[in-house]
This record gives sequence, C-alpha cells and structure tokens, in this order.
Amino acid sequence: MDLVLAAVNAALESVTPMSQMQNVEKQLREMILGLEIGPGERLTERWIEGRFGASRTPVRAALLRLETEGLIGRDGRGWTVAPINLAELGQIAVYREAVEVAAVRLTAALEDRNGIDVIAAMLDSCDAETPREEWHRVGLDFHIELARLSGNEFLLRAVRDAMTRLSRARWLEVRDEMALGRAWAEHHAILAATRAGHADEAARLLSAHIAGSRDRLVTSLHDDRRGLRARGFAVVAA
Amino acid sequence: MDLVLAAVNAALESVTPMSQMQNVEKQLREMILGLEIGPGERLTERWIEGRFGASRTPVRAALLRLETEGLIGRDGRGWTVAPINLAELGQIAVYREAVEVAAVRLTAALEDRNGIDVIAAMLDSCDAETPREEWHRVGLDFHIELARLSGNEFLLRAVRDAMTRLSRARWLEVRDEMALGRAWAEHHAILAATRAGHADEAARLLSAHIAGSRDRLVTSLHDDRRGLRARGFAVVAA
DNA sequence: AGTACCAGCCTGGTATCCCAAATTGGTATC
DNA sequence: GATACCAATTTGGGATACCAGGCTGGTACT
Repeated sequence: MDLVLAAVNAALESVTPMSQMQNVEKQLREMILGLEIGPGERLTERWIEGRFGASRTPVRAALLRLETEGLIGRDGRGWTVAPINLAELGQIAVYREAVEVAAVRLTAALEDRNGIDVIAAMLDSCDAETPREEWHRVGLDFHIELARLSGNEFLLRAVRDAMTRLSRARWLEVRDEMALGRAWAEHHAILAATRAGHADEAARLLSAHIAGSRDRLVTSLHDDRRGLRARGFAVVAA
Repeated sequence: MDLVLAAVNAALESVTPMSQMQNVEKQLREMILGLEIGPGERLTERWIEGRFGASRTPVRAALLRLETEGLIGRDGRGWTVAPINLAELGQIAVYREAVEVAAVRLTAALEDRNGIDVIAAMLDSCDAETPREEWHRVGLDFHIELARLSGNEFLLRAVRDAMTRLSRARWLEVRDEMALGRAWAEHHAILAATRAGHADEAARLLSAHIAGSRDRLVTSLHDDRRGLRARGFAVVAA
C-alpha cells in the first residue's frame, strides 16, 4: 500500500469521516464520469487498490455498487468501464421521459410548489461567464431537483440514475452557445408551467425538451464517433 | 463452516455452476421474499455465513446487491430486512404506473406484437385448481413480461424492480377468489387493447388496474397491520 | 434499590493470504 | 514463418485474521 496515498486518505478522512468503500466509490465514480478513465477501458481490482490506497475488500464493494449504477460492467472475468452505447442513450430518453413527466405532473398538482423558485435561482446562477462544466452540472441537476419536488423517492431515484448514465455522453456532446441558451429557456418554461399548475403544458414542454436533447445528443455523438474512437473510447452503435 | 451444508452446496454447484455470491444472493432473496425472514428482522453477516456455508466475502457481496434491490437496508451499523412501508407502496404504484404505461404504449406501437400471445397463454395456464402461490407469481410476471415486450431495457428493469419490492406485500395481501378473477380479466383486457394497437385504451386500462391494485393492497395491509405486527413483521405507516 | 461504570463479547470494516482459472509470452516443432 | 504448446504471471473469487466501536451484562458503589 502506498504510504503517501494512505496518509492523504487518512487526512481526508479526518476532515470528512467516510468509509474506505464510500471513498473509493466516490473517487472512482468521479474518474469515470470525468472521463479520466475512458469508456471501454479495463479495470483491475489491484490497480484500484494501489491507486486509492485501499485494500481489495472496499474496492470490490465499490465496484459492485458502481456496477448497479451501470458505470462499469463485467467483461467475463474482469471489470470494464461501460462503453458509450448509442442505442442505450435512446432507451434512456424514453425512460426518463416517462418518469420525469410523471414527476412534473405530481409536482404541478401539489399545494406547495415553493421549491420551484429555488430551482429557478439555480438556473439563473449561470451566465455568459460561467464555465461550461458548471452549465453541464446545472443542466443535470435541474432535472434531478425537479423530480425531487414530486416527493416520490422512486421517480427521483430513476431520474438521478438516468442522468448519471447520461452525464458522460452529455459531456462529450458538442454543444454550442445557442444550445445552452435554448436549454436554459426551455428549463424556465417548464418551471413556469409547473408553477402555474398547468400539468399538461409542463408535460408537453418537458417531453419536447427531452426529445430535442436526445436528438442533439445522439446526432452529435454519431457524427463524432470517429473522434471518440480516436481518443480510445469504446462506442457501441445504435 | 458447516461441512454438511458445504457438501450440499458443492453438490448443487456441480449441477449448476454458480458462484458462491450468486448462490447466497439467490437463496437469501428467496428467504426474504418468501417471508422466511420477516420484514424488520436483523441480519448478521456471520449468521448468513454459517447458514449458507459461504465465507464473509461472498456474503457481503450478496448483501450489497440486495441492498440496491431495496430488500435489505443498513440500520446504522448492521443489516436489516426492509420493513413493509405503506407510504413506499403508494409511491411505487405511481412509479410503476409511469413506466408500465410508457412500456405498453411502446409495445402497442410496435410492428411485431406476437409476444402478447405468449403472455396470454401464461395467464391462461392458471385455473381454479392452480395454487395461490402460482397465481401470485404469474400476476407479477405478467407485468414484467409485458414490459419486456417494449424492448426498452430501462423500463423493463424499472418494472422488475418495482414488482420485486411489491412481491412481499402482495403475498401478505388478503386476496379473495373474486380479486384473482378480476385481475385475470383486467390483464386480458390490457393485452387485447395492446394487441389491437389501441395505445390510449391500453394505457387507461393499465392505469386503472394499477390504481385498483394499489388501493386493495394498501387497504388490506392497513386493516391487517395488527396481524402483521403479531407475526413480528415491521410495518411502517403511510 | 438504583445507578454509574467497566470488562467482555459481538459486529461490521479492513487487510491479507490462498487458490483456480485465464491470459500471456516465449519456445520448440512442423 | 506459422502454430501448437507449456510455464509464469496475473486476475478475480474466496477464506481468514485482525481491528475498532458499540452493545450487554454484571458488579460495585451510593
């Protein structure tokens, strides 16, 4: 075990008490989502063990949890970072439309919809100077927080799961300034309809938003497949 | 380690090669879903270890996976079989309505809907002589197989997950003959609408079916809370 | 009798060791 | 040069040893 890393981890742990397993899981997830480990890349338990200064037991626990999140998978014997799967992205769009629309309909029917303003403020925290990374994060969080308002744990979990699986792909997507602005406007329109209690309109706007998002995403990734492969990323065709 | 059990497990493994982890996971799930281990009951890794003749490594792997299925949870330090949660059952009904309706709409729009006949045959395999346990299983499988026809992995997974979480509660539900027959008829009606490609009608029938199922389930469990508690089952109120 | 306290036990968390299987690299043979 | 084969290494799967923290039961003191 790397003593320096162990010391660093111990120091981190003194600030934020966290089990080794949670630590490994968190850091590994960040590396995968941040594309520091490319889609399709092989993972060995021993490498992770050395990388994070934890023993195999917590490493394996973390791998099992990340497997259920769909971020890694078994490749016969051995672990592999999940490839970018264009067919899967299309299926996720259908899935998230179902759960997100259900959630927003619930929310529109609630008495207390004050949480909407917090989400609006979150959107407005992004402006022209905001780095793209932040736009990316807020774009994902918007959908998660919107689902949270419904108060339904299962819908929230489903949306969070879908956004987790989408986040790598969305990060790879070639997005222009216009796309960011359009998404921002659509998000606000969805919030407005929900705040007013117009469930049908909110649902319609949200469906359209998701469909548009899916089309841009799949098109962008499909066009850039060559570039992604050149970076060593495994891409599975639709 | 119990040598007899180990020998039995070894014998089973020779017939169906299955890792210890899968074996523990499968058997433990069956015990939980079959209420051989009651809701709310405490689990210790050492007890499971001895019970199934496996060491703690596969036991922990199985526990981690069952945790993500919602069948067990952490109780601070330690593991607990998930209690029957009436509020959760209501939320699951909303969740499954969203995903099942989405799935059936997809299926109704498919060119090839031949799989529907297989499901119909499955329903018809139950008659007056069929044991209640089989009715129970077919009732769950109907929804899973219907979702599978959609071809969307995520909708299927969501439905399977929801039915897993519901299955213990449905098993506890006080069901009369009429309820079984009514569910059978509703299932067939949903299939007929789907086969005909009438997406709206299929969605409407399915929504009504799920809502009715939820009402009967929650009412039944609520009325029998005293009885459930007497059996040592933890029941969390809505 | 009530309460504060302490020792021992039990638990999950972690590290480490062993093993069988699979991969790999080289080598000898055709 | 291609290929079949074998040994060494590496891998994940499993078993076990050890640890720190918490719970429990008993005891001693008030």
